[in-house]
Amino acid sequence: MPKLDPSLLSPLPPFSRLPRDQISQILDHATAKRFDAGVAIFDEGDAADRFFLLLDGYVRVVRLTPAGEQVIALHIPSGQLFGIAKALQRTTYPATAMTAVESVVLCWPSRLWDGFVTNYDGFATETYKTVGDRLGEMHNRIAEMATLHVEQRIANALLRLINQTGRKTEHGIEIDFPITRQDISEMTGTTLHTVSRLLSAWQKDGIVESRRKHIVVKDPHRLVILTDS
Amino acid sequence: MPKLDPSLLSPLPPFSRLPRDQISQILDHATAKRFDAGVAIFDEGDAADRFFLLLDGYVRVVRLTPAGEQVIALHIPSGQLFGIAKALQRTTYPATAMTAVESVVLCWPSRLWDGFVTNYDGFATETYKTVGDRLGEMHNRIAEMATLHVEQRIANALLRLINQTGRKTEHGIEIDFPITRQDISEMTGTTLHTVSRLLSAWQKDGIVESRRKHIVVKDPHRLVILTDS
DNA sequence: AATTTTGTTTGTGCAAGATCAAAGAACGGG
DNA sequence: CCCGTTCTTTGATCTTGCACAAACAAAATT
Repeated sequence: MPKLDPSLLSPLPPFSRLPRDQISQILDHATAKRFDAGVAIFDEGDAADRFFLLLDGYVRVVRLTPAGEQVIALHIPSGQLFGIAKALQRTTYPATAMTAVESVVLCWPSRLWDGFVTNYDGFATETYKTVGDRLGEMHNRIAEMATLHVEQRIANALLRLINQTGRKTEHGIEIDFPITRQDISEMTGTTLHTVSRLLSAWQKDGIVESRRKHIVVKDPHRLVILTDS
Repeated sequence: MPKLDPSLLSPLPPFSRLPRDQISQILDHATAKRFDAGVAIFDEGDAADRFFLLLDGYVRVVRLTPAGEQVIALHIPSGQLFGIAKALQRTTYPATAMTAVESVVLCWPSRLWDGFVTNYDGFATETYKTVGDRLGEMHNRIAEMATLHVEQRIANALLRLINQTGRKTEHGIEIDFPITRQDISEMTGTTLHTVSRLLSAWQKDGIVESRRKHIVVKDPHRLVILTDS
């Protein structure tokens, strides 16, 4: 195992106030792992014996319904912790984490969690903040699904994606990881057919441009307008 | 202000392992308040300067959409903490809390939160557990809204309600606080018209029985069946 | 280069449920 | 007891978006 460099963690909020030697300690307990795109890092129901930090890539938190349909609950951008079931006193993961692209994660055994919380200043604070943010996001999504129409939900989903992962190009803002219409349908609770139709229509109107697994938003403002009408 | 009795808190998980004198201390900082049915205890966006324990009654966590529609996100049964924005590092409440019936709450200033967490054993653990449970519940609701039909969602909502607040009667299990079809529609993301039609049909089939603001589930098992079909 | 797999587009018919409209029933306060 | 308010029911109509189906296109595999 190559020695990991403290500079990996020092820019990240939960560790940002820690001295170099403490970060080195933390890294000594971590193992780095690489995952191919589209594989499960852990599955719903597994014993939650590890927690993770996404160093690079992109991870989706996914849930399978009894009928076997997937629902995408959350997107984890790199730099965030995930799988922190221990923080909420869970013994088992409540959902599956899948890589959207090739990804690199650090992982620690869950039994170290309590030590992290007590020993490292700001760690608990920052992680509970992200829990709070996620809870708020889910709040939003429930309200959205309850009141908005498919078109508005898809517009919202695209806006959220370009805010999180948008990369500016000459033609507009591009979602910088591969995403299929199926994925978008799983985020918005509709079918891939409907998503496809809608994106086609928007492309005709010059709002977006898409190739296979690839979406560029040319006119975000028009999407915002679709959001509340 | 009449002296509050420690026996109020001692059966509740966050305080259950604490000695009597510590509970007395905690109560010395609390103020009890009574609220009429249907009023807001705090509003979305208010500064989160207090946290609450529901002693008696029933509270709904509600969110207003930009278009002015209400969405009911959560139900708080008595005995639970709520408005604990501080635990997730929020300075402002992310939703509105409304009483469903006349209710009694204890409230503490948020600045005491950190002291509670560090001084009282098990307090942090138990409260983060309920946060985890709520997050899990919201997870479920998102998946539900994304994949299930109105009929199934309403069946689920009723089942959840009778599990939380069911009171057994000779005719079946009764939801023991007043609930309108409008309420149910706000929990399930549909219209009160659809809820009304569906309840009427179920009443005809002998699954439920309802009067104004009042629902008795006569045959929970048939509801479970509706859930996955 | 041929073949399979995976992702996308598009058309058509249909059904679930939203919307509009109106009236009836239960309750609460004067 | 009456009246206004709130809650519920029911019918008629209309829209949305789902199901099914078939074809196409791009990538991956051989």
